[in-house]
Amino acid sequence: MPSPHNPLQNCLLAALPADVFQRLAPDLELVPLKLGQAIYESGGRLSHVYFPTTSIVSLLYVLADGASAEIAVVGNEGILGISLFMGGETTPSRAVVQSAGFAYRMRSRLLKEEFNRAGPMLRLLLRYTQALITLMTQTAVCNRHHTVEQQLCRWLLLSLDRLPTQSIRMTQELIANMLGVRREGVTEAAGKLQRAGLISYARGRIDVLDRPGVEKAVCECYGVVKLEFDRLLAPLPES
Amino acid sequence: MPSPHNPLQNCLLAALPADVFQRLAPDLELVPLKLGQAIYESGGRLSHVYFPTTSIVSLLYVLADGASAEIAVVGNEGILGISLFMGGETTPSRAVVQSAGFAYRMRSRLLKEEFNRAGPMLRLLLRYTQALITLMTQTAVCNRHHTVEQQLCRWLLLSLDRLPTQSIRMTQELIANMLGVRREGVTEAAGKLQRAGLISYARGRIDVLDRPGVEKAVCECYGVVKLEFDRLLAPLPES
DNA sequence: ACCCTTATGCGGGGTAACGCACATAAAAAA
DNA sequence: TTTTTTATGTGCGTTACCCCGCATAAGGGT
Repeated sequence: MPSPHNPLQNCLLAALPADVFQRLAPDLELVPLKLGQAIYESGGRLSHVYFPTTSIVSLLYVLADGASAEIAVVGNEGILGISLFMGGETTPSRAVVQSAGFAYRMRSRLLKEEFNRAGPMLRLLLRYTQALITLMTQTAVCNRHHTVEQQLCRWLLLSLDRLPTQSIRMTQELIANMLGVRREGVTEAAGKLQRAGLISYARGRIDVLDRPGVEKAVCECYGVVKLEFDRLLAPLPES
Repeated sequence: MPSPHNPLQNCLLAALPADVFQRLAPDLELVPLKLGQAIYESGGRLSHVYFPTTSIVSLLYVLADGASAEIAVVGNEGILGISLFMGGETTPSRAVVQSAGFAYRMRSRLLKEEFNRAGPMLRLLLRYTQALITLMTQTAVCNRHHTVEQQLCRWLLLSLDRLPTQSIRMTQELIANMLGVRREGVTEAAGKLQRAGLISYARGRIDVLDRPGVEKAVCECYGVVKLEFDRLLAPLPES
């Protein structure tokens, strides 16, 4: 019986040409990611990069006073550790597991070597990075102009897109940390969505009952990001 | 008498090894950038990339309802058009001239060719892009957690860092557009700073009188960004 | 069964920022 | 000059969100 885990569950790894993938495959190591685990800390060096398959990881920025905000989210469509190949080695943000699951990791040195071949891996990672930039900037705009309810919808949809189920295991408290708002604000917004029949939740679990309904309640930010990911991570062009 | 304009006024161009710069120099074209001019529009293709020398350009995101927010600012430390080499060709944001001045522009194809040599230009541009990512994410966090006054200070300091003078030509109305707040909010914050003797302003002109004072009033976001730019754009390492 | 930790519900008071309307004053245009 | 446009000042009611405290209830562990 084959393992239910496969590196190709990660879109980036799956998008690599077969010869590149074969070169890297021996070094890919399956690791479980536990809820709340910090993959890397602000300013820390990266020994590995991670390709999530069934897990979701949030990039969080934590202010000096403890307040925080999610600046991006990475699931099976992406990679953790872009600062490695961008040249900076570190970033001023934390990466925290938002949904437990698995990821394949690879030693930083190997990824860097493959990146420096300036072949498909480089092009793929840069396109992904651009999609990530769109996600980050849209988060900035959303933080400025949209209500907690709209942001919650955006967050739910972004999470759902990275999960095989319609159910998210996450407390309102943690969601509040990510959105950078109060827990009560999330309670209120979630209550409203539940009364409208769009979601159903209880103690650390949220089920999206009516996804089209949530898509109607969300701000334009979600659509912009989704479109950009689809566009940029579509089958790799020649160039 | 030599022209007062020189491509090396742009930090990125200045950081290139002499041989690379010589290869590109013939294609660098000096262009004036007028206040309010759009260098590129959301989703538009880029025929050129721009290296500002004495101008400042804002990257703005405009929502469907007309509300807007600045997501980054580019001056003589940077380049406009990163989506070109990142592989996406377009971005969902606008680039608007915030402070009139000059820039050198280069045909996109040439930059791409140089980038694809996978040499110093690639490393330099990727490091710059990472610094830009830090600026964008810090903007997201700042939007969420800090007051208009703090954000105004951040904006003033970021602008000042990219100008040779202590004086900024810009109306409160336009600053409000950038920060994504009401004009009255900027009036109030600016009035407070003026009463405190930190700045002095009148009809489209702001003078920073006491920069250390403004640095005390700003949130941590400014320092984080500044540090990261200094770190990443320091003399190019070998790698 | 029991506790006890943890997740959610709820209310009251406070504040930053919004939207709007309008006053004033400086520049630009006539 | 006069007129018009543009930039800034100001007040007022409204709203979304914050901060704090506490009530309630659902799980998990023993």
